[in-house]
Amino acid sequence: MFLFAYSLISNYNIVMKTDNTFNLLARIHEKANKKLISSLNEYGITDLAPSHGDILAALFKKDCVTMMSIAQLIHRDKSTVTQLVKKLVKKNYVFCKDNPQDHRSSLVCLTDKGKSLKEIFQKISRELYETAYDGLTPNEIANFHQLVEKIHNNF
Amino acid sequence: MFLFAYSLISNYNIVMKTDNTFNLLARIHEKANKKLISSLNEYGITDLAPSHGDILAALFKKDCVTMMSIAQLIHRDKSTVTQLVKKLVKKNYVFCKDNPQDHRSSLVCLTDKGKSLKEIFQKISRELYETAYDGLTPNEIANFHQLVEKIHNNF
DNA sequence: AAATTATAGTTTGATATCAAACTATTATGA
DNA sequence: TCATAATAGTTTGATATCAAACTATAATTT
Repeated sequence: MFLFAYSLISNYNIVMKTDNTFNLLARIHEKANKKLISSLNEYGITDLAPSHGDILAALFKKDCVTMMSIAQLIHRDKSTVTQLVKKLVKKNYVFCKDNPQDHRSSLVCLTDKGKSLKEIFQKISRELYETAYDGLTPNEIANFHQLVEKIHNNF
Repeated sequence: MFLFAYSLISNYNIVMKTDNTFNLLARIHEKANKKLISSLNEYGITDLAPSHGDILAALFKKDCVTMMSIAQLIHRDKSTVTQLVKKLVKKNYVFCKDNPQDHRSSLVCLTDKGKSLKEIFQKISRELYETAYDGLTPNEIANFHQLVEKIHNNF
């Protein structure tokens, strides 16, 4: 799933003939995601969707966590995570082991193959931000971030 | 589809321990979409997804257009639009008529039921922006918009 | 201790989405 | 004019996603 569907929001705004900012946000998001997938493909990684990447990125930060934890970290539904992890296991990016503390759950851990993606992810992310922020001053970037935070906290 | 999947982008940034701005964008988008769907439900409209709303909003602006046109306006694939319009027809929000200028296509037009949604959409959109921009000065809003435009144009 | 409630993860069902392949129509080139 | 290429929309297939229902385990209450 790409990040921004061209949203209901955006077209509401077109109707209003007012602010189309959220429209642009949607576009940014979709373009960025496309760029990410495209970059991954260049590195020969063609079997991952954005949410798979989210899981891997979460595991880079903290390896061996429960599905529940992953679901919360990537803001996905439990059942979605089940399927996502299933594919990652199949592709040998992660494996699951028993959770001694709670037998209802297992711990999802990176394989060596999974771990080897970390640097690639970092490169791709850096490139993305370089693209996004090209031509923006550090002040503008900081300001953008602050505004995004404020808006985020309004919901 | 909700607007922002919690994206690959966001977690790349977590890995980098740097900017999580795109992470927040994703969150904003998802929250906004949830609010929109929730608002629609309050008005008794429970059978529309965001992309359906995008189509309706596009038709509010210009009624009776081709599927191709809709696909371009809402940034969706042709095959997606086929299915989306099919549902809107079934729910009697739109109808299709022959396009005398090109017999490969038909014109998608709003029904009266569809047209009656315009005010509701406007109200909902206004409420959304009021929420999003609560506590922001007009200057901040304008600034945000400019920055969003710059970033959008970088892709 | 036993009964009840809550929870982790899975399964099932429905849906939006894209890509590929296809068909009928249109546009272009020879 | 006829042949070829392009295009609008549809169908098919695959996938990510959420919600509801479910089961086994854990937590809480009786």
